[in-house]
Amino acid sequence: MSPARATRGTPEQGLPRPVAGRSDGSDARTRGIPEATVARLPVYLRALVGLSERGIGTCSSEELAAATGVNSSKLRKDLSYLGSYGTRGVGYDVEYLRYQIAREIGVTQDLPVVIVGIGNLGHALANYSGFSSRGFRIVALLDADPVRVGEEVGGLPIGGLDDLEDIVTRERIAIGVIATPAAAAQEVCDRLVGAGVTSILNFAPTVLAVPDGVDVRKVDLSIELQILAYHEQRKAVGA
Amino acid sequence: MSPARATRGTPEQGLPRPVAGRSDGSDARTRGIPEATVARLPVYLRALVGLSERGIGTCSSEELAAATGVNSSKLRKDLSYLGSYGTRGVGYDVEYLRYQIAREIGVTQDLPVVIVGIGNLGHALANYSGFSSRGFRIVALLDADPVRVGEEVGGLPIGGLDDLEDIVTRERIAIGVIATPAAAAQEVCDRLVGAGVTSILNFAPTVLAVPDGVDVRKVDLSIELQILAYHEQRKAVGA
DNA sequence: CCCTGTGAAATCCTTCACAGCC
DNA sequence: GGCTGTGAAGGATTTCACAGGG
Repeated sequence: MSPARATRGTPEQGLPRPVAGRSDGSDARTRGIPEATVARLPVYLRALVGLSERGIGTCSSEELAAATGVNSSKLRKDLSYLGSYGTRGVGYDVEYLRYQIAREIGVTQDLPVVIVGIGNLGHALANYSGFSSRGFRIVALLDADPVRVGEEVGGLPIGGLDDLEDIVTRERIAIGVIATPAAAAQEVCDRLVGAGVTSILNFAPTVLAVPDGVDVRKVDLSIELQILAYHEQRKAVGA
Repeated sequence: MSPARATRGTPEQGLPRPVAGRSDGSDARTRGIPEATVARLPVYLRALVGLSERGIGTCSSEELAAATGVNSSKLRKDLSYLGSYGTRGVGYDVEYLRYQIAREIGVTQDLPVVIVGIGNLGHALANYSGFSSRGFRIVALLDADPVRVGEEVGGLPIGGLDDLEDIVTRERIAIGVIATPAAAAQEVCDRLVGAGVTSILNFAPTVLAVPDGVDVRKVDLSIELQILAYHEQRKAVGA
């Protein structure tokens, strides 16, 4: 039972949450931001970075809500879990809120990431500049195919799977991205976890089994399309 | 207000659901499968296809649950929204259930899809075989860069953005995939919607504004990583 | 007067537990 | 006896509406 906190990177994800935390009561809040809120914090963060780049110093919950596609009371409730970072009658200081959210998420300094499986998708991920600018540093690319090993992608050489354990421990990598074919995903996952990885972003169309304490998020392109297809069908019938 | 049903392809997604539907009462069920359930149907479908390929003819809710990473009572409740397709004391007929779910989702025959933006990610999507085998047919690839136009990817030639309206109407495309840079995404979206697309899968890191009745799902790689980072941080503190 | 922060209500989702059928 | 289907209970999330501070 209990496939850990694993879930799809799609609706739901309702981790029961270990609830616990150390027994010290800390504050009232601080402990236990709802999962639904956690999933929106990165969205707010991105919007704030955008506002910041456009030189905007202050924004209301209404404005930030519009920029992120959520409604303003949800946004205010979300932010209230972090603390009281706004000013009544005024709004939020963009820089300050941005920093607070980044801190809460834990991306104030770059986290090392390894990508396993450098096929089409792995290439795209390795070249994606969004990672580096948003708190992550891709430190290794690994692939099982000897032909690819040595090739350079996005400025990094592809290593072989043999290097997996070494790299993960040496670089203290906590986050792994799996972009292998489905058949290889579970084994890669096991090795990553064995080497110390505790968070996995899985693009392979498989359900990964992981021990407790390891988080898995899944991104599945055809599942996303099928969800759209369902709604599409309803519209067609209704028309 | 109401940025349509738009949302991220991540937790939540709590579309308020138009609730309505035509005024005839139809059945009791049939109308209104919960959004959380809709998001899991593709997962069940994939697992059933896997079981089917392995020659398994029947499965219990417990087995299907194990294969999909949900718990069995949730799965049974989900399936109960579709109807009573199981046999008490026995389980579900794999082929039959598979067909029923595919029908419910609306992927019994292939739906045409257009991909706009054939960069690294677009390449990966165009080459992804999972689409074709799961109810979708990529009928066009479009890119704004004249240098890329004409190039062939995954067996399809890349067209220019000028062809967008033509292709969408001619092929009656209802689903579009946006894999452009963020700056271009909204304009591409507007043109897709203008030409008749009513469902969009957005990989660009922007919030798209769409009229009512258009669904948007967003897949954002760095947001997924940031959600993992949050939990990662909590683990580190707890250790 | 404006906008945040938040209890309380409403809604949605999951889990429990068991009745009902094979 | 085993397993589905489902009311009812329990949680979680969203929305409402307003108190409270600038």
